Amino acid sequence: MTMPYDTSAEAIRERLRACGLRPTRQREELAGLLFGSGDRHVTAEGLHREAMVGGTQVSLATVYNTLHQFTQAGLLREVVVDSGRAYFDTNTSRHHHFFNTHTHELADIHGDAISVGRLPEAPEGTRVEDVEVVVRVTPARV
Amino acid sequence: MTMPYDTSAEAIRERLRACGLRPTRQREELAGLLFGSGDRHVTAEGLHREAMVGGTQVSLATVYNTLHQFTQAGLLREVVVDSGRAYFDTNTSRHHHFFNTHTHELADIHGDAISVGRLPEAPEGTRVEDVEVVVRVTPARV
DNA sequence: ATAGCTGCAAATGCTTTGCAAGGCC
DNA sequence: GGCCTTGCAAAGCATTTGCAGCTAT
Repeated sequence: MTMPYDTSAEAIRERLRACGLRPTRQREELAGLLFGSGDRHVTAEGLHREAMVGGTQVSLATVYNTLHQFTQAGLLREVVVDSGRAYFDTNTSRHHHFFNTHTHELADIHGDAISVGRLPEAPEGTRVEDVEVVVRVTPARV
Repeated sequence: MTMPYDTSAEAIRERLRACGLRPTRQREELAGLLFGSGDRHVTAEGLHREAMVGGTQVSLATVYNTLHQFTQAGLLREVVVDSGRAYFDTNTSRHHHFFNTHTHELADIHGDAISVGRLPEAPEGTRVEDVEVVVRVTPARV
């Protein structure tokens, strides 16, 4: 579990500025939702809905833009578990995931709860950027 | 590396029939391309182009349908490495992948070349279906 | 003031679907 | 013949983009 962030309005503004992002109303609200309550896994659609329900007017396009800007700034990490939908994780440390293929829920697996041993050499002319383990699960049969 | 299949026209027809799929001209051609030359990683778009170049008239919709039918029949396996594009692998045995995020090339990592140790328990009410390791690589800096 | 953001709507890319025509058994 | 398949074109999603107007500094 990642250390909870200081989620005061000013702290969030400071964090955004530190990334070279202007603290706008929309970014502040989205950051508040994302970093205000422990580790989270969101989709653009889901975060957008949440913001709307929370009373903040944000366009879906801005949610997409913001998620990518946050990812680029290192505040988020993209998790690829579904071809057709992008997931973002507020836990940016090295770790892995359970993915429920029925409910489409993501759950963290702490980095040290899995050991990947004996990684073979990367193909000629390439270097390893990241190692991602996805454990697909389904509802247990009754 | 998987054992190469018998790729004679009749053998392919037999394989299709065994899966409950009628051996049509399109399926035979696609199966020929897929299983005719060792392990392959394809996208619908790519396989479609290949078929067209090879002189077989197949619609993209049929390529999609066929890829899914083959996957359901256990002849193919879907590999999720990119949110936005589906990849299919002719190697259906348990193994993992290198994915070049620049060239979008996939390469197999033999199942026994990586050991995933100490898998934590699946979340309440679920059972593990599959464990997939994706090693993302980029062109080495010069 | 000005460079950066936002929102809308249109465009894009991949994939699926509906339905009429064609092909396998 | 009857049912499965195909092909086309249209529809469907998730995502990106262009551009006019708004906002933080």
